Amino acid sequence: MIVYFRTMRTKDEEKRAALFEATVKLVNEIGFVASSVSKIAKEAGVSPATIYVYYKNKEELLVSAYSNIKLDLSKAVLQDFDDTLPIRDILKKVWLNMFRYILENIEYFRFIQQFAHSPYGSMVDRESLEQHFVQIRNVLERGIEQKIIKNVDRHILSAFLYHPITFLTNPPSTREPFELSEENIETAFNLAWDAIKL
Amino acid sequence: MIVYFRTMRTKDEEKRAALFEATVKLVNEIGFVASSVSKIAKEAGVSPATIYVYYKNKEELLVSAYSNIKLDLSKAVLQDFDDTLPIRDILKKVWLNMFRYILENIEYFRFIQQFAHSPYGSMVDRESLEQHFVQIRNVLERGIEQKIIKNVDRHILSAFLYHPITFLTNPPSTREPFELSEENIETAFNLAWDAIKL
Amino acid sequence: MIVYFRTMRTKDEEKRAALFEATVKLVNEIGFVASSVSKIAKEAGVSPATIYVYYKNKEELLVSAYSNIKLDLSKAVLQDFDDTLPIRDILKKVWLNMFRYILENIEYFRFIQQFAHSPYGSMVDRESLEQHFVQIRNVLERGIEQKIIKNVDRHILSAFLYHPITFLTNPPSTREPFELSEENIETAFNLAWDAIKL
Amino acid sequence: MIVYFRTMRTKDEEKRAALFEATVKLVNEIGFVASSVSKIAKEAGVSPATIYVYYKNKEELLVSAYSNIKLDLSKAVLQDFDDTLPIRDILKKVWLNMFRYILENIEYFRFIQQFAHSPYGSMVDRESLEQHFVQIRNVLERGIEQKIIKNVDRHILSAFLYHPITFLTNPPSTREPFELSEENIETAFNLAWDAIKL
DNA sequence: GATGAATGAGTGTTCATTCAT
DNA sequence: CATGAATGAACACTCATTCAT
Repeated sequence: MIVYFRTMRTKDEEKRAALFEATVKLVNEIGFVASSVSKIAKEAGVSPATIYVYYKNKEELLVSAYSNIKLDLSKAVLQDFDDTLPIRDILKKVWLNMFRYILENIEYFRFIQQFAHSPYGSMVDRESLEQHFVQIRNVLERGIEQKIIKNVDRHILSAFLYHPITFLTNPPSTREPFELSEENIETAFNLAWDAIKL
Repeated sequence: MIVYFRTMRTKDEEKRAALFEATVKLVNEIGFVASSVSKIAKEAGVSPATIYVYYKNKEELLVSAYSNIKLDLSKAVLQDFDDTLPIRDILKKVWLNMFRYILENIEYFRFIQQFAHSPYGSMVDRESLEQHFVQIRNVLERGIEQKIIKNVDRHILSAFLYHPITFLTNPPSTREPFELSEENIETAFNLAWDAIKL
Repeated sequence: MIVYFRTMRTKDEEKRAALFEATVKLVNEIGFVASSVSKIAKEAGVSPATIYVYYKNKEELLVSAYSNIKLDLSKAVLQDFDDTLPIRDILKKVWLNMFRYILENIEYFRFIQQFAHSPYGSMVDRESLEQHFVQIRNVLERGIEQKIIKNVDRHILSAFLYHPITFLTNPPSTREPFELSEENIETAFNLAWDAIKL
Repeated sequence: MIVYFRTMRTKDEEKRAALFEATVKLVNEIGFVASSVSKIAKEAGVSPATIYVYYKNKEELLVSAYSNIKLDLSKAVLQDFDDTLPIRDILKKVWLNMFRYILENIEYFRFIQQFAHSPYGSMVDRESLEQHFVQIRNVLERGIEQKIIKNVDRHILSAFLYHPITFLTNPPSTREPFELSEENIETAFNLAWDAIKL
């Protein structure tokens, strides 16, 4: 009985995984708009109708892919999170974790970037996703209390602490491309820290 | 003869302008994906076929709108540009110009933001557009030579000097919205300057 | 052995009944066209595939439901049928039986009405069903012989004796709705009788 | 200029007419449910997309066909309507007009019959269509006042005066088919009159 | 130059039915 | 017997673009 059950589930999860990977791959290759249900199905090696066995509709397929990656990212970013370290060290750890994840999962990262700017971007429950990052927010608050970090609007802090990352990992293609070397990543963090520190 | 010719050209340009405004308006109202050729035509008060008199195809219509705004933006940003001022003052002037333009032309700005993340985003000739900002780049180079600005990869400087703007003008909708007050804009520049200054 | 067999049959018949009720309910709620196999299965609490254990295909499921109700209706209509009464009394009894059945089983009646106008309407074996009403036909024949009822084409008699019922139980929704009161039903029979009597 | 205009209009109306005829024909041949947009388009010799040049959606195409026929029918029914004749003669004229129209336009009539029982049946503005028959309703009211016609619920009168027609023109296919002869039609009217007269 | 009409190619989605278990 | 998974075929509809005028 259990064997039978497992067989079913395995097959199930294999298709789910195939659909997830196909979705990410296609969005990276041809963009969000061109990634139609039938193309995703073909990429995953299933019939378009099969997608509707696993997801209620296209939106659910895409949002589910987004949520999966976001959760994965949040876990990676908080890896080895140690509340007792100095604030600068905590933020640097988070910063490096983030870059490592992006470098190792550039397709996933490109996907969530594209997702955020797609028509589906506004359909995700932001509140529930951002809760994973509440610990980082607390570190910033502590830094402000301890007069280590500038006491300015939190959006402004975000703009200099996190947002540059999305630019540096997706720079406009110019003649001289940007190299995501260890050194550059460290340097960039120094600028971020200089921006927010008191 | 000339008068007749001019009348024609005027009519011409009126339609071009109508199409430009219709494009921007629609993209802002219903998004890039939903902005079809026929909807833009209807909004501009012309036939869909007329669009193909003025533009080779949809791509050209959208890219042209993007280029127009980019040019407009670059002019606004370089207003009162004075090479003789201290470097910090020059950059602050540019920064404030940028924010003022965005606040006064939020529709145009939203359009180029959406455009950059659309399938057409990669189809624009970046090189020719970025040339408008060559003066600013020169200021940065001078600052580096004078040991005023950190000598790091130029992409990193951009990431902290300009990119935070796009985040601050389009922050993810959270419970506490961000106010683009004069004070916040000045504060944000301070962070940008702290990031890049030596 | 017999007990075991009966248990199986019982379970069998429970599912058949569940499918029958689900079919009628759905058709009444969402209409014939929207009543898909999978929706009927869900309503009955079984898998879509199970339906094909009991019925060859969708058509058989629907035709079977139709036949069931038709049989039920014919029994109700012939209740207390007494050949010895005067012809008018016999027909009135049938008329009242019919209305009572409809009032008490409006869902069943609506189903056969919808069925008759569906693509499946022409797929039923009329001959075998109409045989239940042969006794009534005989009464009419007798009435004609006895010069009590007009000797006209039998379709014409039906048109005035039975068909008005389907109209009165499903009148087009107008401002003033029709009330199926005892009085109205009796009155309507008077008109029917006046139409066919010599 | 006028010639050009007319050429456009002619072509236009030819396609509209082709779509109307194709719709009626298909619904009569394969039924309402099976009459898909693409099949109607093929029957009319146009692309499915062309239908959407003339009608907002499928519903509009079908409702428009229904309304057209209903209007046509109402005109035919009221032909030579003469208020000064005896009430019986007026109603008989209407009755005969109706049958003649049905006989000559059996496809149109079948279409509106099917339409009424389709999912689109409830989407038409009944009130505005029934207004064509207000004159007939007035005749009935006059007959009641003059003690010529039974003073019963108006739905009951309709059930015996008009509804038998739909049965007689669409009798269930039995061994002995019903012949819509002049004689039968006159006979049927006699029954209708006997039903409603005082 | 300007346009309404027309369309092939595509969209997301549901369907009745079959298959493997 | 019972079923969840799977699918080819169809659905209504929209699109960017071309054509005849």
